[in-house]
Amino acid sequence: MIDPDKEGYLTLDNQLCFVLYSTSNAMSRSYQPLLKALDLTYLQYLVMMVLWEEQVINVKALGKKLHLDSGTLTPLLKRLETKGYVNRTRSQEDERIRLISVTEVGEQLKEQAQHIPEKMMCLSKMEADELISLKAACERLLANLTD
Amino acid sequence: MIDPDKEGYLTLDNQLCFVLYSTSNAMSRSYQPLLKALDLTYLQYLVMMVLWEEQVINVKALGKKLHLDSGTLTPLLKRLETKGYVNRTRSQEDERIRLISVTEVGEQLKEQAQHIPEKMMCLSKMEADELISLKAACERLLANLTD
DNA sequence: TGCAAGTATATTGTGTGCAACTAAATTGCT
DNA sequence: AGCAATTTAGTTGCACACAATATACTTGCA
Repeated sequence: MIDPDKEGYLTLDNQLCFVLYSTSNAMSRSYQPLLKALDLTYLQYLVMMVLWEEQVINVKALGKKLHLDSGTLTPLLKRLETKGYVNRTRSQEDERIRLISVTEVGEQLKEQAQHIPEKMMCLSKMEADELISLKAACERLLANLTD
Repeated sequence: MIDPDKEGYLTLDNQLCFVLYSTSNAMSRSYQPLLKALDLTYLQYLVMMVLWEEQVINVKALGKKLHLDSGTLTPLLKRLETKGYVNRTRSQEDERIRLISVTEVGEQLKEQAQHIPEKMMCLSKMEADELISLKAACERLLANLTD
């Protein structure tokens, strides 16, 4: 990680990227059982969290928040629509814009999701301050990679 | 992040999981252009890194190192075989075991990959010690989530 | 020795990610 | 007003992730 010329620099265990990738996958796997009762995948849960905050949002703004594009979001939103958690309507002023809104049923899911963050913090077995500093470091890295 | 009863606790921006997920995706996207010349995807690059270290490994051991299962690895390894980067043979002693070894061509890729970690560190725009502590925090979290 | 239990990999099906492309509506400029 | 450039979503194709299942081989034990 420090010296590019060092022997073994190009080694799996030396790569931050790999640890980040594995941890993110592990996190998603850990969420899966908690989300089963809500019939949501991990990404669908992230989308619902945005909708619980915003009520109505278009695909572009949603993609910007989640760092994802329409190729990922369009089919996902159709699946959420099929489940009855969201509505997909078009803006009256601009027909290009697809407005995503949360349904009554989708809104009710929020109640059931209320204790998920707590449970995950528990599963992480880490102190709050350590999680916060990890989050801050990731945010800095993310910002640097995406500008 | 701290107080489960706090208003807005169940909010996208409060979730470590989301930042981790976005950062991991962003990292993968950042690698893609660097890996284009090697005709490798990000995950294929991780697999090749293991093979540059090990020369020969079976699918189970590879999966353990990468925290992935055969459902992900088998098709990926077939693609690497098609590219001519690895061989997929069976163990003589135990016919169930698939032995993956790196080819001459695959070995040569290592030369071209030599400067990728350096370039990524540069893209991250972060100090080495900060990257190291981020890596350590992720490792702790990963270990906690996977035992 | 024979066969149940266990192990290693492969297959199938669903759901992401993302690049490249298409379609349709809007905006801006002359 | 008219049309090119832009914007917003959607589509397509490929490569992951991963749960569930299938297949083939090996081991252990009665």
